[in-house]
Amino acid sequence: MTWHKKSSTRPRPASNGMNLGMNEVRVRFPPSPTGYCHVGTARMAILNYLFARKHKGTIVFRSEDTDRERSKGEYEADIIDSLHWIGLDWDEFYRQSERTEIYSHELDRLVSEKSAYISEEESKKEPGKMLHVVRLKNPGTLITFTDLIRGDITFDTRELGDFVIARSLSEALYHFAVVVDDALMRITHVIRGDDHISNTPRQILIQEALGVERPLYAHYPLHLGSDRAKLSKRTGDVSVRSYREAGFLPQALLNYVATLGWTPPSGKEILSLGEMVQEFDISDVHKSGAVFDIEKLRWFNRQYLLQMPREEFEATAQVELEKYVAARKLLWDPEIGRKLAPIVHERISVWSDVGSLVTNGEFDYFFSDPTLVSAKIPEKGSGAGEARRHLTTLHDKLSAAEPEIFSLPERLKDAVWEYATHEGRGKVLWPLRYALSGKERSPDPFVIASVIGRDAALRRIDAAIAAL
RNA sequence: GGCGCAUUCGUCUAGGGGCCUAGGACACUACCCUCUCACGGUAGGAACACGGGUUCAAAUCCCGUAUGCGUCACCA
Repeated sequence: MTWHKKSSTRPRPASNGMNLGMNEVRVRFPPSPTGYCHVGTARMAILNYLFARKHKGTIVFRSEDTDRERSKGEYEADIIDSLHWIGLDWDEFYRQSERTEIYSHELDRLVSEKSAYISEEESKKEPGKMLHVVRLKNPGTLITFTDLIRGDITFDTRELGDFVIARSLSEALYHFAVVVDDALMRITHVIRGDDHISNTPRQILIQEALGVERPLYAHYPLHLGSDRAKLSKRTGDVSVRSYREAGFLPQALLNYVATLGWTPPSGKEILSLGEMVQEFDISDVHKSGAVFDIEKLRWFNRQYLLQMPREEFEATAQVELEKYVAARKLLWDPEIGRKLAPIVHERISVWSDVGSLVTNGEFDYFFSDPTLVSAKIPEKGSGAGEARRHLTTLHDKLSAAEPEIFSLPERLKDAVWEYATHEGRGKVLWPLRYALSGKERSPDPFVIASVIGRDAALRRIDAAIAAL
């Protein structure tokens, strides 16, 4: 085992799977399908994934659907799909609803061994209805477990009393099902959010009653909403699918969520899944919760967008542009759309930004001639006469030049740059750019002209001259 | 309230007794590039929760206080 830092004072709990000797590392993804896959679910899966793959271990996906009323197949499918989308996979799959006989069998055993008992009580949910719940006989001991992230944690289990482990002999509750499954599936490391810390002594008590081995625990802090409270539907516990629909890249979401609360030893920010696996050490996971910052996610996403192969970017940009341009009732032109890719490239962080851009009318002039306000044609501090003179000259120069110069912004620039520099670039270029775009802010006129082509460019310059 | 966990720039963090005048990233601001916008480049503001110890020396070790969060189900 190698520490990448050394210290004699700070306790560094064993974090390396090798400590288990010959034992294979086995971890689990235990989502309960009571809602769509949210960022917290993804984080749970990522941390378990990194640890397992780092130690060449096995990952068990276990759908914890013991709550029949709240669990839905649709949610389970979404969780599986979302996790695959960000690049994760697993080796074994189980569904707790298909394992009820196993739990019943173990429940029977505990009752016959007298470490649990059946208690007839009135239902809390349905007053008047009598239930035969199963309660664990709590020996009331002090329990200390070692957490791979936070060190030793001690609880006095007397506070727990004889807690309920099953609603009836045939309906095991969460804690019981989890402990039975973890044992049967030979889970070696339980890596989960720290909202489970206080559940741990309860589960250890069940393990001891069952006579099974205790896995190693690692409780990482939950990430927080901007109010620093645990994420809920209210405070932005956003589903992975909503990020996907907003046009975030899976690698970006994966990278951001993984490094939210974990810093790799190299200090690198942009890492692939493979690099993260290599660098991962569970004890480097932070002990305090981090606030999820959408702005930083956007930055990560932009980095991945920038890395994307040109053809791939262009193809997706096409689809996005067409979608919004059509919605704006503008005439879609694939040729123009293709030329727009570089402009889109330097202006967006997320695909949905294309939507904002187009919807705000930022790109209208690429698809239809702008409506000009004559007072805005001349540069500020310059007059209509001067603007007309420059536009006329530019029109002459551009129409006289070879038509091919319209295929490249640089060539258009070459054609008029000397003139513009001599006359004052603002005085010449502002009217040109405004004539082409009808906007006070836009890409430079050479880029616009090369996108819309010779005919449209000359036509718009004429229109501006006429409007003056 | 009991129990548990945590606390470094607005946010994510580096830090493991002298290397800290506390480093980086996001965001922000200014400047440069530039007709405008965007991109890019450079610079800047911005933090060790508080109080006691220990030590020649504390962001770092100890104790206390405060604050925040979690959890106390016949949910998971």
